[in-house]
Amino acid sequence: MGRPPCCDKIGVKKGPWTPEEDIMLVSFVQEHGPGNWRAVPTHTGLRRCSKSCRLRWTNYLRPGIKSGSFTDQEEKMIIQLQALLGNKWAAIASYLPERTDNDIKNYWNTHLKKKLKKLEDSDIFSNDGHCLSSLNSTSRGQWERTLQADINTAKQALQNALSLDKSNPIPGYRITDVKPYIKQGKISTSTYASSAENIAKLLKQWTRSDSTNNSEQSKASSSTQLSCNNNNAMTEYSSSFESFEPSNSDQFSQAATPEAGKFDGESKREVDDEEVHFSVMLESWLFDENDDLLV
DNA sequence: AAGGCTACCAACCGCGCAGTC
DNA sequence: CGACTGCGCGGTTGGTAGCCT
Repeated sequence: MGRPPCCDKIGVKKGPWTPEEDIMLVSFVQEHGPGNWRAVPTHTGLRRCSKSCRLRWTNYLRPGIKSGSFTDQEEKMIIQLQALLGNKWAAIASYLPERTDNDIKNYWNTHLKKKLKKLEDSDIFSNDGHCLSSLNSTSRGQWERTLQADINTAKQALQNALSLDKSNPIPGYRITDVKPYIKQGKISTSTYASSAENIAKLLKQWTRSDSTNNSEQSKASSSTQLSCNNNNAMTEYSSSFESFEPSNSDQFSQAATPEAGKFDGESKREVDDEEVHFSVMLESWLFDENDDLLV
């Protein structure tokens, strides 16, 4: 007996997501929070598999996703973590909260693998013992020990935080907890951009392309007749996004705080402030210790 | 200009795990 | 305890944009 399909394959739409679909999904998540993906297609009328919805949310619409090219620091981190953890993209992604595992995986497969291969082929790489992909013997051992120590520290902090935090009526991460880091300049505000911001960008692109009517996408969009409800949703979202410019952290937190809780059905989010702290710790430690690597 | 090639990335697929009944 | 369900993860695929000839 085989595993039953995750959803009814008949009538399930595949391929790229349209802005309307994104809006419907975000609308659902805003109302019900992420999770219960099975219910998404039935509640929203989306003709998408629940898995597809989850994937779209976690990889594209979720708050705090940073798009664009990877920085040198991120690249170094990925290389080091990959050397240590292997292809555990989700684990690696947990150290880069603004990147998705899919993003990291893609970046690894398309850029870093080749880069490391090149370096491996070169003499410098094989001789000077600074190769991260072959982090070995003493340096790797040290690295692991230090990481383990930090993990233990983080776990302890996590336990403390959870025991203190049980009275918190709103589950999930609290922007106010992150603000100190933002203020200290440790985390850019863009790191905690909301999904609304992502959708806003998307809408801007969409409406622009729709008005110019040049691209294929615009053709497809203009040919798609939005329902009355969707038009209302569009208007509502467009207007709410207009006021959702995280130009400064206070405004951002003000705008985001009431909704952030709603976004936060993901289990890991309960400990995000500690995770952020740990991530920041690890990041600074990584670069302090290994700045001379791979240069 | 057109066809072929390559790189990139969003999305899909299948499997495993954990929770529930 | 086993079947079922939902979710997460890692590997893979397919579409497409950009480059080259």
